[in-house]
Amino acid sequence: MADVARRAGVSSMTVSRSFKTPDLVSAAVRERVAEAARQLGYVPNLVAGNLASSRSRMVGAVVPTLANSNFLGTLKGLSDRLRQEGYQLLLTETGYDRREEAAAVAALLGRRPDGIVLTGAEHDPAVARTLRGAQVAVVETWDLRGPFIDMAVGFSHRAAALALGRLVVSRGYRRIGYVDFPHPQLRRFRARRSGMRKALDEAGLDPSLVAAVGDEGYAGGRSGLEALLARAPDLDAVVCATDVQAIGVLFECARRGWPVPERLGVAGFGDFEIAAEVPPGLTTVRTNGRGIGIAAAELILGRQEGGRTGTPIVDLGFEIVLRGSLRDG
Amino acid sequence: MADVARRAGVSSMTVSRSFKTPDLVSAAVRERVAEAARQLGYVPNLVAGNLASSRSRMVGAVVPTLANSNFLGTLKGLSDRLRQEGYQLLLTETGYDRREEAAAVAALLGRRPDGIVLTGAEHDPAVARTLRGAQVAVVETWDLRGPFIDMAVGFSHRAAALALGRLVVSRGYRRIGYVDFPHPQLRRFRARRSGMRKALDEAGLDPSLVAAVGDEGYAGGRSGLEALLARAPDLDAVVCATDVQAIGVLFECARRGWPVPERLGVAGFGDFEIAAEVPPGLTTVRTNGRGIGIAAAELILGRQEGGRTGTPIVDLGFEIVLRGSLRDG
DNA sequence: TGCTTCGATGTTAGCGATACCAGGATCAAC
DNA sequence: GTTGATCCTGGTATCGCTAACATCGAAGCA
Repeated sequence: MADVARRAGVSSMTVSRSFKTPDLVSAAVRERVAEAARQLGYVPNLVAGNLASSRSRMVGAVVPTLANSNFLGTLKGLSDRLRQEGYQLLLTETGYDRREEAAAVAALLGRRPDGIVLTGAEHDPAVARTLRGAQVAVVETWDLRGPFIDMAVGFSHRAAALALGRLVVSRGYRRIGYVDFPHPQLRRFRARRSGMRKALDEAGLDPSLVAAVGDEGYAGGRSGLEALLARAPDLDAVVCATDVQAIGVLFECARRGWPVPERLGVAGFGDFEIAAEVPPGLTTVRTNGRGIGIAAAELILGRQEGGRTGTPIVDLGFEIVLRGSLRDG
Repeated sequence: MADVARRAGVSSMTVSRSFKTPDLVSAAVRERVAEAARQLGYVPNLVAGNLASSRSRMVGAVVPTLANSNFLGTLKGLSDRLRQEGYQLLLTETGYDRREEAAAVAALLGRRPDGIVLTGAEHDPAVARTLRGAQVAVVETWDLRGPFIDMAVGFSHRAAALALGRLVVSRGYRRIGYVDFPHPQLRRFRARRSGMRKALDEAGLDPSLVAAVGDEGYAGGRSGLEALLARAPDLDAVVCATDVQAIGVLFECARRGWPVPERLGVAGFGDFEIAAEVPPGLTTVRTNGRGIGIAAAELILGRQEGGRTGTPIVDLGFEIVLRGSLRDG
């Protein structure tokens, strides 16, 4: 930077200003500085800048896994919105492991990010304590059950499952099974199951047809379907905890030559891209993952101006998407 | 840090050492420092450390899009391997936009990462120049056609498509169409098409049945199939530039009631998770995206020790995966 | 003309760590 | 007892930038 200053015949402070706050510098000087910088191939060192200003313009994102299209939308929304403001994303994957998450958060904190976005898992109390003490904006996403460390964006998984369950019931299905993914650290799956159960209870239907599978992928749907059929051969609909499982069920039906929705109604959760494409179309809950990411970015950006405090909790809601995998009325 | 030092009754230099190089500090002192740090909730400021040591233990990753499961595997491999060594990932998405990519690289460089991984796109000459001048380890991934900025990991898309094409021919298909995704910045799709063409030429088959679609998703497969059928109603096989397109073709066949592989053979590229699950199973090219990420990490880590220079180019190869979407011999 | 006001630039002092060089114990060997 | 090697610890000078304040000339205004 000193070299640029010398070459442009100004002080280094002016160089700094002409990059960070160009409108405080006269046009002529700004031009000379830009020219000198170009000639020297100068790239401002943000590390030094961060240290001096104690603002990093970085946001840490902690996700359990990248394999899940769910979180991808959120990550994308977050990244897009942050990039618009010149922020960058520091990404860490934890693999649903609490120990890893704690380590990841500690490592992130060392870089003094301006915010941290936690996605889709329950946290170790130690993590919560560390974060609370760290004076950093924290947004928890997807789940909307507190208590929260700081801020949160998401929607009610229970309400969504309830609405979906009611829809299935209203279409005349009576022997409805549920394929669950009971991961101990993912309370949103508990919430979905609870909503589903309520819908069945309301309708006076048997709520006990639940298959707990350890796989949120296609294979989980297949094995869940098999388990349910073993207990209730007259099963007429299956709701799955995730779209991917539901697609797995659809594939298994295709393999068996079972027509959907006539022999079996199917519904999922998430509205992944494939839900609209797979024949006959998967009825599901659309969850605005991207919106969650954008909202999380807004919350963090809002904190930067030293502005609002308090604990914003944003509920982005959901939407039921009707497709061919459920029969009409 | 000074507080920790005072509380532990040592100099700040010793505190620094007991975090960075614990074996240079006596056990007693290390213990006291750790205790003091715990009591004070001290988290070392890596920003300051980076500035002083001019090593950041961060790696920048530039991907065109997160929507593509291709790159996810690479990102995951990269992130996993780097995390093992205590490195963190700075993620930027560019949306296949060269301008964005240039901006992203410049912004990344400002943070002085120890390495940069570029994924799956051609680069602006200005970007290449900037990177070359920046004294940073650069790895380009997926494509293996030079010239490279620095290092590269990938495989030959042409060889893979050629092998796949030969397989389709060997199974007795004669009217073979290709669904292409001719993105101007993605030369790997050109390479795939060229390999395919060679396979057909070799066999004396008509290589002109190519549908260029502007969508690498399911809809691209569907519309590609329709375009091919319009030109060749006797089409008996379709190879797609990506698995997702191929799945789109399979779905369209299901919709039409066409049996696969009897009425139509189908093959894709990528071996995404769904390829194994969709009935009757998609024959495709497995590409070890995760391995690419891991190898990229290794290359960057190798550079850190001031070790090897030169230009390692790593070819990870590919594998043809046979599934039910092609008939036997 | 003399005063304030304001916009553009310069000066100084850190930000919180590490690199590098010294210094003081301790210990084995002669 | 002296020497030299080894181990641990401390002092000092940066790393490259920005916050905060100081400065200075050119307007603006009575």
